[in-house]
Amino acid sequence: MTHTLYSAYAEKIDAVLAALEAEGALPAGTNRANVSVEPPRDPSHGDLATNAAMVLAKPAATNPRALAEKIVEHLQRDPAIVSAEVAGPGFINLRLAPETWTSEVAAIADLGDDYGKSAMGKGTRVNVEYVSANPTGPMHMGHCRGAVVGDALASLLEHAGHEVTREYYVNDAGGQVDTLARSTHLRYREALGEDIGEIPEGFYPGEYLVPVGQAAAEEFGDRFQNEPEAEWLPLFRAFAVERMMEVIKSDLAMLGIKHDVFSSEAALQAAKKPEAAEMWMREHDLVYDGVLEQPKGKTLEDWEPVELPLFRSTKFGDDQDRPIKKSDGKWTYFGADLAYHMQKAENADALIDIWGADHAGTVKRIKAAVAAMSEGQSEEGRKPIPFDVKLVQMVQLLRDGEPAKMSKRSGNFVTIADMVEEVGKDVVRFTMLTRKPEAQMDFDFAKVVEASKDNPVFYVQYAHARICSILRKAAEEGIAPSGEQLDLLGEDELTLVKQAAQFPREVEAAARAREPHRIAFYLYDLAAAFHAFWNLGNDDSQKRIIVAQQPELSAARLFLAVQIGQVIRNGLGILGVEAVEEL
RNA sequence: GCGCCCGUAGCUCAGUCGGAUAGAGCAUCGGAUUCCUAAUCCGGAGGCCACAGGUUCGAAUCCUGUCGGGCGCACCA
Repeated sequence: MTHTLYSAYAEKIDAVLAALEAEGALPAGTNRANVSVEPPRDPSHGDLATNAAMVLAKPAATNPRALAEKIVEHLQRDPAIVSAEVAGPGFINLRLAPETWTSEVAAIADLGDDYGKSAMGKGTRVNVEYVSANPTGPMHMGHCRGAVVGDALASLLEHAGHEVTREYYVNDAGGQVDTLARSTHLRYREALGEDIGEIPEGFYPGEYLVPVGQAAAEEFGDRFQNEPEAEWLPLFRAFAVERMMEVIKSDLAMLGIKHDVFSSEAALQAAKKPEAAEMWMREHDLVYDGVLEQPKGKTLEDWEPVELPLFRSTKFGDDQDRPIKKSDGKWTYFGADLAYHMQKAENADALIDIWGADHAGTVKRIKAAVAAMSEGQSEEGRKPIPFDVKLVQMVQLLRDGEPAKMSKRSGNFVTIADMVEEVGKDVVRFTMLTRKPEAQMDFDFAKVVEASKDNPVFYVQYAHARICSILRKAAEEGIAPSGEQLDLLGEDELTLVKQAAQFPREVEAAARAREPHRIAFYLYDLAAAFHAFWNLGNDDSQKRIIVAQQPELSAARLFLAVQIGQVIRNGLGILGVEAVEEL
């Protein structure tokens, strides 16, 4: 059952509008889709505001304020609405009875960890694919943002009532894994005592392959030391990929990320999925044999026209049709990816990919492919698959203001492991989640380490720690939180409750927009409201949470504090950040 | 040349399917602690929301164009 106080009032207002239609004050069948019910930005305006009169004045052939008066007249009959006033150009501001808010506190207590969960998603299955870093080395900071955003989005969608699969696509079939295998073989020879000198061009130079070479030496002895490449390449490829995936999984674990499914591109190809996809596409005239034009704006010396199997992505707004196979007969990345998305669609009602902005150029073609597939399949009686690609913009990595390289080729990069060890998982996650993902961000390693003490994550965690602290203190004094007399709570407390009561609404809005960063900002605001409430006690000891002479009031305030802590914990849970008990 | 993303306070960023006087943090200036954690709070100063048009009761938000920054534009991955 979806619990949001705001949706309950949206229904009440809708009922009033329906009544006005029945009375003839509004024309029958008026479109009410644009009517909003939300808390006003300025709390002094009231608890709730609706724009109904302004939106509907035109169809009602009247002016907004006159219509507003009629709506207000109806709303005032509701005992839970203390006041309803027309303001400004025709807003209607409502104030709700204190009991509405105190019962919300009780609702938080009843629902506990479930407060904020929603049935909005109706249990539909969403597949979220994120990270999917190539298995050729440890994870670096370039992967971090997509990893954290994807993971938080997955939790957010779960809270909003979806059944979520967290998936990682392992690109273990392209040329880059051959390079990995060769680089590993080099380190293997090194481990067997050869002097390999400088790592030559075209090999991965990173130190992280040294232990992989040693492991290979233990595994294979000197069997492949002087053998031709054909003898060992597939074996070393599988061996190295498996080790790299262990490294990546352990890096992800440091960030608190765990995927449900790892899909291998090599396995996909071995199962002939791309062939099946191609056949289906050809049957539907979506793939044909053709020749690409020379790319514009770029001169390629060795360009020559070749006939390749092309997907008709121009039919879906792409600049150019895209090859699914290379001239050597192997699948392109896109060809395999297309089959991969068909596979994912078999077990999901919606697909979401989280990609780095450097792949923005390929969004159109994959969206085109999924749209084509979806369209074709819905003609065959299957449900179309909504598909969304969320682009996470680049993180510009700086070291003391200077751009830092982060390529695996050079081996010089800031790894996620380094970062987490330095500042902690919570700082890394919160930093990545306190900005919208489609804006670029700078990430200065030195600055973040230095400024980690000022990180907003501690502000939120401190609020939670304070709540835990006050409970310890109360226990010492023999006062237990109690929801028995919440009517003792006054204006100051209700201000805090109103902030907390936004949480379920915020979860739904964030999930609908697929923007987990909204939860981070919401928690910051809630923490601010709590800190402000706490500090009232510094000016006036009667406003402290524990007031020795007033045990009932103290018990009610403690109960409130516990519920605020609950909401903070639930929110941090979505973001994958710890709610600490002490700071 | 083309495509995608961004442009809001000195800096880093929020801004609810378009809503009332555009908000935080940092930095800066001034205050608050004999007492529940001062990693906190309260206040001051700081804005042509890049620019120009358009859409409408209403635009930081939507549309068009210009300028500026980033990313991409192989049969790579």
